[in-house]
Amino acid sequence: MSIRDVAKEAGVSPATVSRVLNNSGYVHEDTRKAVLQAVKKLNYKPNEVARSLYKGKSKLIGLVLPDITNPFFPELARGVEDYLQKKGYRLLLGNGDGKQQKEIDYLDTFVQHNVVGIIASVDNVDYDFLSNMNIPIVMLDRIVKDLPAVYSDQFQGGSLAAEKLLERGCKEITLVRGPMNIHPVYERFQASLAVLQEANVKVNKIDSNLSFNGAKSRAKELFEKYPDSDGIIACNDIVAVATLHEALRRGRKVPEDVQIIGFDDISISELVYPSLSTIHQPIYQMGSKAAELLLKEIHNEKLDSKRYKFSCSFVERETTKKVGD
Amino acid sequence: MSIRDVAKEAGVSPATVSRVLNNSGYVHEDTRKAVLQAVKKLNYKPNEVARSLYKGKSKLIGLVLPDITNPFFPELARGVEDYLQKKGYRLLLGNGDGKQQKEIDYLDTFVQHNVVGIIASVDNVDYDFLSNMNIPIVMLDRIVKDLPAVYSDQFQGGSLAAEKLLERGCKEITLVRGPMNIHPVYERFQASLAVLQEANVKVNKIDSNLSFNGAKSRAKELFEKYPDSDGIIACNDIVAVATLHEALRRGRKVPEDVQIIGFDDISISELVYPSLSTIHQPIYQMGSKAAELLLKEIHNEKLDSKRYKFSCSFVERETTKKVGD
DNA sequence: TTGAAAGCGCTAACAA
DNA sequence: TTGTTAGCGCTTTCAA
Repeated sequence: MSIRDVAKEAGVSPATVSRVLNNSGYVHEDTRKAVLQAVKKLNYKPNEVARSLYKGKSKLIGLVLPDITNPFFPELARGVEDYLQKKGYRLLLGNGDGKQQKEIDYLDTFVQHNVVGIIASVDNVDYDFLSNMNIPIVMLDRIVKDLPAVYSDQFQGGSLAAEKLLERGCKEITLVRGPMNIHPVYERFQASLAVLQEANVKVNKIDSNLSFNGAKSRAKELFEKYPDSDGIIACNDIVAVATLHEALRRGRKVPEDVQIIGFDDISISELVYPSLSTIHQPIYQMGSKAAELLLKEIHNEKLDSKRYKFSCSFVERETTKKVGD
Repeated sequence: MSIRDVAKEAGVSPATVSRVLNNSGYVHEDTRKAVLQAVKKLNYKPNEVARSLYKGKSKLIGLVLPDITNPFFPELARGVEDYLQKKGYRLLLGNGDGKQQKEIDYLDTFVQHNVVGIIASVDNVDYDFLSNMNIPIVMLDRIVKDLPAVYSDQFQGGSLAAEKLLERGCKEITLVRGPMNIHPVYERFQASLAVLQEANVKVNKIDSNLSFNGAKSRAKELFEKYPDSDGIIACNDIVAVATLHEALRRGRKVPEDVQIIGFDDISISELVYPSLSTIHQPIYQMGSKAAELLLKEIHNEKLDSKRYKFSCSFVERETTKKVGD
């Protein structure tokens, strides 16, 4: 069923139907009514594909995320989606899995589908590729040169984590370091490290990936290699929870024997027992801000700035010792 | 840049380029090479929108989920996405939030975008609407009349939960019941209830929604109203974890004083302390099976059955007492 | 105020 | 083996 059927039903030309539907050009009130009635009667819904083809642009936005299965990203995606949905845009979603091939594949096919903009949280696509796509783009939780980006202040967050542990009397702090090619993970690590090196404490490092399972085995290793750690900064909440779990298994008291700080403040951290102290990022807001920025770009509105940086905050729960304040 | 540019570059007609790209009709080997070279040189990528318009179908699949923020669904979405991605399809995603208006909105706009099939996990759209869309559809984790559906055996799962608690000696069991309009939640509740009523135990019920925060307050209520519960069956893992958390806060020993069983086996349940015993659903496989079924439908392959039912299993962790076996 | 016609980029039928 | 043409459903000149 097409615009022609509606035109026929209303006794007008397709052009007129189009005008009514798009509120463009002059239409006599009576014709308008007739058209609307026909639309209703036939339950006509315009074909967005034809629209997209003619106009050269759609109501589609592409979103590439590392992995929707990692609890950080659904929250981010939701922020994006809610904003776009309200503005009448739909979301094309892909999981890049940190693999360049997949990331590029999605980026390319999104463009082939006439998406009108892209929000990308990718780790392996370079500036040249991204800017050669010639399409509005906003990096999310990632930074690539001077491309518009929305993110949280990892430097501040990383410093905060270290300061809080220092304030709480830790003397031997172990950093569980995530993959260094992931920009925010790298930054938060460096920031913590810098603060700790200024202080009079022992600092250990151990590597981990960001997944539940990976972190579990690294947590075991952590307690074997650095049994005297009295403070742990994990690269994210998942890793922190895995570490916490392992600490308890080994009979370490948290926070009495070991204090643990995570990163992100995903919803799990509140539900764990003892609940996890962590560096909060406004995840949902980041997503929705990215969507907002992207739509502004698309509509050629002025951006105050191409960057939007949220601050992090320390959420104290039960894996750190309260200090008087 | 269009197929005409490639044609020009290769010194042939657009039709020939199309033939090469689609491996259809006869093309001389030399021309084929010339075309491929031109494609490469210009880095040409066909416009999927134009294809979609001409063919009346796309490489797009629509997925409507209740809420990607609920940890059950990312896993499901990932199963769907991975399968589709491998087959060259892309995903249009929407969160229905259990609201009819949003669910319908997404369904409608997906069709307007020429999606070639839909996977739906919706609670408020009826059979007539769904079947009138005239598009291949697979219900996921939901059942609507005789529409193709992929789900886990909630009846079996619910029974299992009750049986396990009975085996482990519980005498007063409280069921935390989720929203009864969500089909699988309803079924698992009924199944547990049926088993318990056959047994010689006291049964309590308390209502909750499925969210982290909702469950927290209901957990408090649970322990006030039914302080003697020695067994709890929660409607899902999130609710179970919230309940567990609250039990520990109140100094109840788990599983010594209270045993708790969740539902779903989302990844969180393994990371909680003590880790959560739960009814496992093969979430990822459900997603990928739904995608498989949908593509079969789309390609008019015979379906052995329009329904695909997975079984559930009991995953025993630390919130139930081990029994000798 | 309305309609006819062209064209977005592609593919398929038909002709050459 | 290849090219010409029409048309998918829509919007937008342009003419009436």
